[in-house]
Amino acid sequence: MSVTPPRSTEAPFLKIQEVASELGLTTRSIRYYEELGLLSPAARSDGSYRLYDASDIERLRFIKGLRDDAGFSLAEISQLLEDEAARVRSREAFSQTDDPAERRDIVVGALARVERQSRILREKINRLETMVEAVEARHRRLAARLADLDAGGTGEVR
Amino acid sequence: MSVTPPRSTEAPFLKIQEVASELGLTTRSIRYYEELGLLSPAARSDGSYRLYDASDIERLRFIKGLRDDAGFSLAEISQLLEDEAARVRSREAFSQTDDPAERRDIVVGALARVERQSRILREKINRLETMVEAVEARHRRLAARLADLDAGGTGEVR
DNA sequence: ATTAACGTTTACGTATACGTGAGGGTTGTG
DNA sequence: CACAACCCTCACGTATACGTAAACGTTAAT
Repeated sequence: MSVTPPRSTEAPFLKIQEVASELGLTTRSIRYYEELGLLSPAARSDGSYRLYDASDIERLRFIKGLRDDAGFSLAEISQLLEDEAARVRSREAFSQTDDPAERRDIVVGALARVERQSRILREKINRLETMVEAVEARHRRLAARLADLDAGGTGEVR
Repeated sequence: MSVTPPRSTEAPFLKIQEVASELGLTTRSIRYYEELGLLSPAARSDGSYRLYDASDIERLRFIKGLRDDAGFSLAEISQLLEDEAARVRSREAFSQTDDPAERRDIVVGALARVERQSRILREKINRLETMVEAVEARHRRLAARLADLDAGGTGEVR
C-alpha cells in the first residue's frame, strides 16, 4: 500500500538531487560550483555519494541568491565567499587570544571585509534604484493620465 | 598653435570609437548589441560608418546600466527595451485618437508594461536588500565588538 | 540476489558575450 | 594625392556556466 514511502528516517544528510530540487538548481550546477571551489559537501557516503547538510544548503541558497538576484558572476561570488571564510577564520583567531590589541586587529580586519561586501551590494542597489525611479516616474504620469480619462478628461496630462 | 584641434564643428553625430570611450564600452560590444537588435545607429556616413546621436548614447547607457548594475542578460534587456518601444508606439497611438475609450485602452496597456518593468527591478532590489541586511547585521556586531574593545572591554559582545 | 533509481567521473557539446585578427574600404589632414 | 588613423564586414577564438551522454558503481526495496 506504500506508493511513495517516507524517504527513510529523515537523515541529517541530503543527496544531490534532493538538494537540487529543494533549491531549484540542477545537479550539474551544484557539482560545477564544487569544481570551482565554492563549496564541498559535508560528507560522502561509503559509495562516495555527495551528502549535504543544512549549512551546505544555506551556502548554496546564498550562492543562488547572489547569482540570480544580484547577477554576480561565479568569480565574484567566489570572492565574496572567500571574504566570508576569512571572517570565520578571524572569529576563531579572535577567541584564541585575549590580548585586546590582537583582538582589535582581528576585528578591524573583519570590519573591513564586511564593509567591502556591504559596499558592493549597496552600490548595486543604488544603481538599481536609480533605474526604478525613472520607471516609476513614467508610471505616475500614466496613472495620472488614466485618472484624468476616468474623470471624463482627455488624458492630456501636462 | 592648435595642438589638438576641436574635433571639427561639434557634429551631432559620433563615430563608434568616440561613443565607446565615452561610455566605457568596446566597439565590439556596441556592434554586438546592434547584431542582437538592441539598437541601431541613427545614421551611416557615405562610407557606411556608424554614426550615433544623443538618443543612441542614452540607449546605450541604459543598456550598460542594465547589464552592469542590474546584471540582466542581453536577452532580458532586449525584452525591457521592447516594452519601452511598445510604450513609445502607444504614446503615438494615443495622440492619434481623441476617443476616451481608445485612449483608456492605450493607457491601460502602457501601465501594464511599466508595472512589469518596475516589478522586475523591484524584485531584484528586494532580494538584494535581504542580502545586505544580513551583511549589515554582521557589521553591527563587529562594530559593537570594536567599541567594547576600545572601551577597555574584552570584545566578547553577547 | 535482483533491479530500478540514483550517483560517480570524464568528457565533449552549447549558449552567451564578447576578443581578436584578416582583408579591405573611408576620412581627413598635410 | 599620400597616408595614418579610423571604420567596415566576415569569421574564427575564448571564458563562463552550465547541458548531455557514456560507462560504470551504489542504494534500497522486493
